[in-house]
Amino acid sequence: MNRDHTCGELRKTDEGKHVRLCGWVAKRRNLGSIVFIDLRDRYGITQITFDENHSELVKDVRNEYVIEVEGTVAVKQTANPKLETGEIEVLCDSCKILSSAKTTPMIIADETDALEELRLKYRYLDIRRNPIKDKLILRDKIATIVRKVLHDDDFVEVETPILSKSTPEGARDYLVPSRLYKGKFYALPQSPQQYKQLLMIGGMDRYFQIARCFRDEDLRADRQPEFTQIDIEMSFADEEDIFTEVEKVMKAIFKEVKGINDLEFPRIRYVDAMDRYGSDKPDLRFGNEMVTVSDLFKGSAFAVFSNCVKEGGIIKAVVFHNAAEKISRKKFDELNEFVKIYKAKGLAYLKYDNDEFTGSLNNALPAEEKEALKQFLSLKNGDVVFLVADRKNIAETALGALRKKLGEELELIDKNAYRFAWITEFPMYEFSEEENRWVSAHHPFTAPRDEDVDKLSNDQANCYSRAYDLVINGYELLSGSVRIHDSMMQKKVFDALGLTEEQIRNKFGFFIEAFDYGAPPHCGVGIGLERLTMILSGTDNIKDVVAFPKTASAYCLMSDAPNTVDQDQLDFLSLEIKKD
RNA sequence: GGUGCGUUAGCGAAGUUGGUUAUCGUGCCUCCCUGUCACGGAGGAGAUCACGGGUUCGAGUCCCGUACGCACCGCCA
Repeated sequence: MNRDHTCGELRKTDEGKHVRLCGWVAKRRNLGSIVFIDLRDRYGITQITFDENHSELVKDVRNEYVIEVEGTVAVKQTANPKLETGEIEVLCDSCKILSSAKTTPMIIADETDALEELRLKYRYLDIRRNPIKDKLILRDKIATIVRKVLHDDDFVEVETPILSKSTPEGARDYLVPSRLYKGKFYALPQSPQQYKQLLMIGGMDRYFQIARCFRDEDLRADRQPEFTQIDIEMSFADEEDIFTEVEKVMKAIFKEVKGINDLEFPRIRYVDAMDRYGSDKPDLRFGNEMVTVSDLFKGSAFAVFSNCVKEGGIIKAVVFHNAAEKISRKKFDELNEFVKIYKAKGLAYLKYDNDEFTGSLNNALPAEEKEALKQFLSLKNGDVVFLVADRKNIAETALGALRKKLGEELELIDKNAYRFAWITEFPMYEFSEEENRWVSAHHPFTAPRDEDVDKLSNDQANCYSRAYDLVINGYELLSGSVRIHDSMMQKKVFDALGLTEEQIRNKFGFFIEAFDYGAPPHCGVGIGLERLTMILSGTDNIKDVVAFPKTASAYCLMSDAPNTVDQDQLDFLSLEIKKD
């Protein structure tokens, strides 16, 4: 055994003990004949002191050397309140270098040093620092709580294949060529969706898995190509059962990690979320709900507004109190550009301050229309109202994005708040312009609302599903649905998606067949473990909660993956790389 | 696929309307120092200014392209 204590555990009460510690040299302070070393491991930092008789021992020791020291615990003359071990030091009488280290490309002790790019290249060094280390430990803690709560409720953890079958609907698959079956491919799972439903048919009525998932799509600050889903499925259950179980898991996590006991889980229908927040993952930590004001401007003298309504568009408004002084002309121009990112034609605004109107709409609108708007929105001095007139989904999305942006910039968000909401009754389908057909909004195994069953294949636009998301603070934390367990219903959905008999048999044959042998009603969710860890650790960067993440172009700066392979390997797989 | 921003010693940054020897902090090396804990003091080394092209008497600075990084839109059943 190298050590008998970690660098984080010694206290005043250990005074006089002879101890052996191991760790990395975080800092060396050489005062002449006395030398101090901060020795670091993942548990903390302990000061090792070398007096005049022992300073020779550390003559050659540099930062990030791995050393083993022995010595006596002593109480410091003056404590360092910044360290948990700050009241003691170890008076060293023996020091062994276990490993030397070159000058590191970043300073480990300075947690703000180095840009993300460098930190990714030397990820193992970044993991020595608290910000990443703490998040990895938190992630483990969350997974442990999840396992405990679910096991206590009779859920069984089952591992499903990583080498699986490509699914036509949904995200792009990562593919793995088969050696034994020339020209054939495994696909890495986008989620264990079909397997877990088959587990339900297998009678494994309460299943969960902490499952790796893979999607070959472009990345974002909260999206990696491989990620982990806390995947749960229950038989003989509906929305109420799964909501209760998920809320139980969340309550346990937030209680243990944050000491929070008063979580609420309101429910908002998808259409209402879009109407009020312009997002299916609304941030409920602040108000500023959007309002539809189309009726006020049906016959507006301002042609942009009246024409918009005439053409079936919508006018959405959002009010920010006490913002009049904060929104300059320049700022407004920036916001006007911002909404264009979301395809909106433009942003209009009206300030009401000192009992008069100013802003881009002031001259465009006649006095009575401004007054009507003021009445309708109960405008007070200092208010700024932003309006977008456009097609419904564009107006909602663009103004919703503006609401979120200004909520952040005007500091309306309580950073310590955690506001959940179940978003329910998502659309069953959405129209893909690209493919010129209806595609599943969630996935094709999602059950429709009972009242929409007859719309399944002839009124896709107005067909809503029993899919739900749990959102928190503007993030989609999980997605799930009540599944179809009736093969006739499943067939109808495939029909509506325009899949041919042959495509269905080829892609989902084994899955469909299973439903002919007795399928229980079932539902489930997939919780994004990284998102949950992000929210609980207060970062908005998913890379911070992944041990070895990829860059925005899905590249690993540390290992240089993906990379070329030997010709031999290609030959085994009967693969040839096309020349450009 | 698209848009925006960025790339300057090991690291983090500054660099004005284009103008002589590219600045600061930190880390690194050497020396001094017995109570530091962001130790202090003195000295030193360390830069193809991402890469390629262009404009110019002259480019870190302006223009075009490429690569990489970040964020966003599309995409993510």
